[in-house]
Amino acid sequence: MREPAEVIQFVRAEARRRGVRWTSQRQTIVEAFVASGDHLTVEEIHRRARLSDGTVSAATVYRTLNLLVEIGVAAKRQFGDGSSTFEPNLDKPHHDHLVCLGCGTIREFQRDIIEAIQEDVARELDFVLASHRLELYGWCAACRAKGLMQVPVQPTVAVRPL
Amino acid sequence: MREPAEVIQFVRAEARRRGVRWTSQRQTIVEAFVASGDHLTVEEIHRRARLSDGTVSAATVYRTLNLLVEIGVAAKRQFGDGSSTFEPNLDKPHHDHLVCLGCGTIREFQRDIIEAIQEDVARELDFVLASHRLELYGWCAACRAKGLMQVPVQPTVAVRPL
DNA sequence: ATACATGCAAACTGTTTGCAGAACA
DNA sequence: TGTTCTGCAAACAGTTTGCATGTAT
Repeated sequence: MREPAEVIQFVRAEARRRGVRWTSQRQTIVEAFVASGDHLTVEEIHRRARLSDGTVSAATVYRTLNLLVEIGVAAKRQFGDGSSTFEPNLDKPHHDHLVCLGCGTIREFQRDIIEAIQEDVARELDFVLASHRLELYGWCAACRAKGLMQVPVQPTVAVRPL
Repeated sequence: MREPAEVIQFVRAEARRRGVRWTSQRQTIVEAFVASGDHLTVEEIHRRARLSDGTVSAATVYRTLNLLVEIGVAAKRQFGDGSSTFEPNLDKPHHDHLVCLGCGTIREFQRDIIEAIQEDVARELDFVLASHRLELYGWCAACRAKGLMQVPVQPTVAVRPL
């Protein structure tokens, strides 16, 4: 990803182009968001933004993140656990996610072959495909070492065949 | 999938084995669920159950569906749109989903190669993988004919590169 | 000056839960 | 009979929204 300062400059310019005003809260939130990593929950972004400005509200964090998604510099992800996470999304190529069931860490990966599967399925079922989402769930080395291997989330196969 | 009556019999037996009582509401809900198709929302299952018994509450529908998931005869799916859907899940092999962005129809498909991708990524990132979820989004032939091709949900690539 | 943005609280959606009464075993 | 289940309403989490006030342009 690019430098945070460069990202913020781009967002500001894009906001102005749309007649959207640049406020200190938006500056604070965008800084907190782009500065420190991927796949943050709204709560976490809010927490970090408040380190700089203790008065920013959750509503403004939501409004700002939705704006970033609209502008195209953030992507909203919904993993299985209820709340959404956001990740900076600038010149990254498409990628998918690997979620650790122990610690929640999210890794990214990319495999071209998935596009081929897409095309193949599209042909078979007569769809025109727009996008996909692939998530792998498992345990990272650190969690395995700690013995954190519980029953997988959302089993998709019958426990006991009929 | 097996015959509805057979499914219900299995669920009943499994419930008894666990000391779970069989009530008319559960009978009604399970009938509505297994009789009529895949990927129903809770709201839809509730609506159908009330056709037989107008007094069943949403709470009981939730409790019953969660019980079915626990027993292993239903799978809960969370697509991007907030609410969960449930599908009967008996002797089906693992499969993934293709969602029409126009009408919401969900088709199932299966590709063995996805397991190979899983293994490959797991090796590279040193994970032990438990499951995956692959969703394709696009438009079915009927929706294309009707001109229903709007902007895709949840864009994952920047609209305008930095 | 005047739109637009903010913070707060209330509304909303999907889901779970506590409780008193009903019903299975 | 005794435990489990139901329906209802309230609680909950995550998110959005209406409104009076504040502020960027």
